[in-house]
Amino acid sequence: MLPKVYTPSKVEKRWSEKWQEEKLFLPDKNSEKETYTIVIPPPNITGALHMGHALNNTLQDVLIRYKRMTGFASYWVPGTDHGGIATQNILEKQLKAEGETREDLGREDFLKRMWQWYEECGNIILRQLKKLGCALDISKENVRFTMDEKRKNAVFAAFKDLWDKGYIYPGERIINWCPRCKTALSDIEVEYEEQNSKLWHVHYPSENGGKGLIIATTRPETMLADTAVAVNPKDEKYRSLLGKKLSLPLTGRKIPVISDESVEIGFGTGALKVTPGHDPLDFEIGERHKLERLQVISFDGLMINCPEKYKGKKAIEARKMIVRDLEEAGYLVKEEPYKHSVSTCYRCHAHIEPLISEQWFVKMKSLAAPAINAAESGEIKFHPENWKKPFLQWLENIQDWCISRQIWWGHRIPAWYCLNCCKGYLSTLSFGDKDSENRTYEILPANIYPNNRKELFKHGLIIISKEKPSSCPKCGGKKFEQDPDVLDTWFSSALWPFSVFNWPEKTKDLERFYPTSTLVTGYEILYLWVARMVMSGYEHMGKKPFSHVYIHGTVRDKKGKKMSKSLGNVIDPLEMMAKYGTDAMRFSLITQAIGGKDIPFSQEMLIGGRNFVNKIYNVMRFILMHIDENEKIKAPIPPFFDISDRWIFHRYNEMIRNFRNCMESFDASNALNHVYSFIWDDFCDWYIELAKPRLETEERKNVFAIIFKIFSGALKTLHPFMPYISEELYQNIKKYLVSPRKFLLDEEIDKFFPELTDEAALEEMTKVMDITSKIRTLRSQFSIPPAQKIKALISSPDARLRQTISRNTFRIKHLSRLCSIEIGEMPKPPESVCAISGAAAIYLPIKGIIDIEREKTRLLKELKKSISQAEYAKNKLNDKYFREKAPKNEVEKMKQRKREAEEKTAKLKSFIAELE
RNA sequence: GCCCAGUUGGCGCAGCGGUAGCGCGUUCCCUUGACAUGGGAAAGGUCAUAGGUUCAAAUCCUAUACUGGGCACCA
Repeated sequence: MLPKVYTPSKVEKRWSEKWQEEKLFLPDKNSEKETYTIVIPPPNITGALHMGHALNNTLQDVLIRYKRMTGFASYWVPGTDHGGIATQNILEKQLKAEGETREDLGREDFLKRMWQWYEECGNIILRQLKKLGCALDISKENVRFTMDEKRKNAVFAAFKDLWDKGYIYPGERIINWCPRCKTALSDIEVEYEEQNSKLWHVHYPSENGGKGLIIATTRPETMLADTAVAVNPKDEKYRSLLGKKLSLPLTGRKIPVISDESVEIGFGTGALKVTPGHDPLDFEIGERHKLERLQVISFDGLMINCPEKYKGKKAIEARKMIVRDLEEAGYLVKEEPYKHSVSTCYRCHAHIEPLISEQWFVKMKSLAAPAINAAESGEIKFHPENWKKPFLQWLENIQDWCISRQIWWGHRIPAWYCLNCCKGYLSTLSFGDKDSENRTYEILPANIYPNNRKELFKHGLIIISKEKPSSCPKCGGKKFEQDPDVLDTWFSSALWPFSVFNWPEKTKDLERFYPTSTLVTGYEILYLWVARMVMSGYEHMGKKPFSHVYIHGTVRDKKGKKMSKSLGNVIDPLEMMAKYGTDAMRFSLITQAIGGKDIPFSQEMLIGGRNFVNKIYNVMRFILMHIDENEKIKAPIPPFFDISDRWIFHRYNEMIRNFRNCMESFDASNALNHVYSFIWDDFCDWYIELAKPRLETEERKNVFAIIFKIFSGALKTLHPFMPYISEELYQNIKKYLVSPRKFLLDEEIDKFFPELTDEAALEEMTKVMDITSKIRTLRSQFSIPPAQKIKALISSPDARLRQTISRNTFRIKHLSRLCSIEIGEMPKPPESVCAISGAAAIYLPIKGIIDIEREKTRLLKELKKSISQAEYAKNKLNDKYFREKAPKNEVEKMKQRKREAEEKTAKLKSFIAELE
């Protein structure tokens, strides 16, 4: 005998192991079926599964299982991402705890450690996904990694391709520099935070001591690198100063007043200090006016090239000192509170420093064109669609992509420099590598400005090669140096939908599975990842990478805040799975993943899921409890004569239709709701209740046949959402099923069959259910204990209705716990309470215990409702516009409503009269 | 500044043209042999505000107000 309460952990372990052992999730190589493919958004190898992963992967699993069970050969491609900066940061933290830095270790040893980390921890997350029930084959041969050999090939091929086409180039410009991660970032890797700061107004006097002008700035520390002050040419206020020179406070350096259209008249003071070395807009102005670029903040975020007192100070400290010095020297005119957004690093949230440096870029404009077309034409569809517009807007305003990172963990840029050819362009500064025995000349690391890649590029001295070239094609030289930078981790991610199939090799899998079907992802990486996959898909494969983008929201805490360690509001999915069961967690995630909206998640929400699991488990227990182990069950054969049988098939069929429709329109949440209420409300609460007495009659065999048919069918629809409980129960009833498969996943979910639609059965059962509810309400209101069987009288002038009721006497009796029902056309007996169900009046004779006042109050309340309903319907029908313009069936409906409300009113009135 | 969502019972959300549903919570009754992680019942919402379209609006349109998000700007 099964225990009363289901314990998930054992069951989950058993099935997740079994599924893997049996290779259930690998695609059938010989299948003729249409493929359905999803490539996993590869989780970073940074550690443990979080709620976001749980949501993302649950949704993918739902789709994969659903498709597989509706006739597709589905394949979910697993893998992990090396996760550049994020992973390197973790290791650096570890080193720090050991009192070391990556520089201490040197590049080679540091990378060794990184790989060791990957070997040890790289697959933890996949094992956790296995626990989550994901239909992913996580065997070593099947799992991809963004830095394994095959993916390396893909990265090189893509790089080479873009290089040959002239899209990749080294360039020098202002980039986003994270002084903490010590690397450049692309524009979309920068986040913005609103911050209360100040706007300082500073007096810049003329060089001859004249009045000069006043500028406003939020970053006074950068004034040490000012090389001009710009005003709008149309600004009358400053016209006389144009071309004159100002004396920069604190240093006395002379800087010109220039005119530039980009300066907005009336913004701030209308005069803009120009700092080409530390501000993107100023950099552009500097370009236009050929201004000198000074750098006063280093790549470590410390002050350099400045008066001694500031040197080596952090920028933020230098700011305080400079403000104080300005004030003391009388240059500070005013200081006002100012709110502006500060850019921060998406990995560590340190302040981003805009700095000039030489980086590798990809020209994006022409790559974006096919992606724009794909979104516009609907070749790639978004679910929900409202992300299409932002997606397009981003692509339309696309900037060149900075792909070089000054970290060590990643795909090293496959650019080589022949030391002989490059002599003269290269400096001799070292960049901390220990693996440079034979090095004569070295490439400057990009974080030391300036360096010379752009010169080498101009002279055609950059060699693109996967391995170290054997000899220089120009001079035959043998000594080479590889570019020190690595590629943005998103560069390899962008190739994922085809690199997983070993592109550029022309594999069968690539042929068979590309383009993939659906990509499931959170909106936060729509540009960072999705847009780039679309672009690379068209560029390298000539085809879109996927047809649908299924976008979900972010899992937040119950107040809507982002989960973060610092806020202490993180909910650990593993803990939740252990506590409530995996199916319960999946249930609550899915039911809330609606229309791409964020999910306010809390533990309480898991209760509903857990209860549902328990409910299903128990109905199973009930079924098994009443069947003999050796009993043979045949397929149920229509036509069915019992109204509840006809009704449950009707409801089941409707559920199937709704379920399928929802799934096809990417509404997993609603699909699950339909399954949920079918199982709980229709099947358990009504059908099984009605089946109970029948199990002891000659109907027994038929009833079981139907129970197994319906229940196994429901388990199939449930399987994509809650794989464990459904599999477990399926295995338990397998022997009673007609043609069971080894695993539930191999079964086919039923189709919608129009011929099973049975409106008559629905109508009749609805009647039975309504009468039952009315009687239950009376019993509850008059505190008749459930154990007490009582008599009911049902009166109606409608002969057909009386017939219907009498056909269902035993059902109503059973459901309402009555000893007998008398049907006829009778007056309300004395000492009875009553209710109205449509055209029928229900009387429960109760001797001596009726509280007259209470009954009267109750009836008056009902009467009031009934009168207002009749009133409403009457008014509607009196409205000639309604009668003329509304569709006929609406008018009919209203007429019926009026009739029913009026009948009810009349009855209630008479009942009340009798009480007086 | 531009754009996009959201505003529905105590809480979280569905519904998106015919007078409101779900889950959790609350109150009452019930340990009847699948399930108290259960059953039955009840209370509780004029669907943000103001206009408009329509025979009919939570549902469509237009403003407004909050809330959240994306993009741009940020001297």
